[in-house]
Amino acid sequence: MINIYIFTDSRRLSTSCLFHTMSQWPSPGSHAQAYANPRSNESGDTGFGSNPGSNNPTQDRFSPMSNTSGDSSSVGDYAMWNQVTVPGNAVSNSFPAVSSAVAYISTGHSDPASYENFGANIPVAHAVTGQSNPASMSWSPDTAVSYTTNTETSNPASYGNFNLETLNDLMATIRDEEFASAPEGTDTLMHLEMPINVTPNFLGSQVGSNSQMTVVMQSASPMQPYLKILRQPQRNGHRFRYTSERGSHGTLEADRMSGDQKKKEYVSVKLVGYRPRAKIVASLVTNDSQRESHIHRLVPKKFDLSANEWSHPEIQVNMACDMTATFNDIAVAVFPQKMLTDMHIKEHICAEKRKSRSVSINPAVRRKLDEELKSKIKRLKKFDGQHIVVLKFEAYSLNEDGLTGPQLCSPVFSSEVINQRSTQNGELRIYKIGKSAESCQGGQSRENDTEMLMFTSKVKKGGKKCIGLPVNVCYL
DNA sequence: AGCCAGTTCCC
DNA sequence: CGGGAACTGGC
Repeated sequence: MINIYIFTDSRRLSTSCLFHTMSQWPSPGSHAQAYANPRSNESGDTGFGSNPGSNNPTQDRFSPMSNTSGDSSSVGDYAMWNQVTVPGNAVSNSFPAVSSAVAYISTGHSDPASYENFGANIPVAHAVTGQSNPASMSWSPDTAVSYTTNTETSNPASYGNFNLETLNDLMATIRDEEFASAPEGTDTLMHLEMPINVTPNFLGSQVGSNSQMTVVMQSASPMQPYLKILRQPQRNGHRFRYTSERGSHGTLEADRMSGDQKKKEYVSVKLVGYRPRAKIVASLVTNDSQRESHIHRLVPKKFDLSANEWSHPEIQVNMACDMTATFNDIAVAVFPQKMLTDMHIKEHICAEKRKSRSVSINPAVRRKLDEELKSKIKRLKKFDGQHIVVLKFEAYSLNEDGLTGPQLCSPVFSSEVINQRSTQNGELRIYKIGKSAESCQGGQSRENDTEMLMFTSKVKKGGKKCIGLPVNVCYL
């Protein structure tokens, strides 16, 4: 049995995992509240200043196990939902063995995992220590530390126990079982409000960055669906093709994860925490923080311009494919700039029609749209955005009649994809190389084909920084 | 005139 | 498919 208490970015506490540890679901209005917030007690004391595990009551501490009586029974089987201690560490005291999952730990001092009463095989969703590193403990492989920070001595990622995947898998298992057994009307129980008076304090003072916390908790929250990119697109290697280049010129592939470099892999995205069916839509956005729609388009191999109708590639997912969309037929298409204005106008019309507004494209509107486009391209050129795209994935529910429902979660963005033709960002590629060694005196051993030459392409050119090398260079 | 990025062509 | 090369208009 595993108790996991989840703290989400919206300051809501999910009790669903806790319910899982009970043999049956509690009826609405039962003990959910007491379990949901182990820090709360009847007097409304948030727990600051008292700590049942502490030998020194004068220390300013905050412990999830605290309540007015010092009784820890209300937190279940000693699961730690949250521990924040400033100078000390609740686990270091004579607290009974901690045997359940820990969703969040923050200490300004020692590392909870270094104490014996912090049992083995405890998944830790989040740990912040000012000193040693929980992930450095020799836990068994099925223990997961999903996130640690502020460890001044070492890097959590260097340890095998630092493993977000393991934790996510664990959560997924629990979640799936929950979905199967959840009775009607339990939704409200899963989103109990956190006590607002304590949350901002420890977020601000104990955690270095709110945003880091948010990311972790979003991905760990069992009830909120989210999109997870399983295969990222290849950063280099895809050449953006002009729409005028008829025929097929290959698709955007994904980084090889299987180790077999010859086997093609494709970009794939999984919708986690939702079933039974949905649709995942892919589009291109800029690589700056604005993530606005790109001037390039994602198109299928057999893309026909004359169709005049253009839409984002989308894939329907269901349980048979594990809610995973594999985009094996997409390529980045470049529209000549003189066509862009027309496209922009066309899309403007479509968007207005969707809002059921009347559309009138008079010269003034046309000029305005044109200006928009010009400034967009100008902005793109500042960071070579024409040669870099980012994939955006969105998930929508799908009714049984095939109609598209509301968006299910916030979109996710892929890593950057760089146009293979980009002179600014393209990889320096060696495409021809001679012998690896040769006499520096030359001549003596020289036979046919023994020059030591490397011919490359994609050397950065242009501007004053150009060192005068031609496109094909010889490095010796 | 020469260069370059954008564009088109073609093997 | 995957790649080189040629054309083009602006600077």
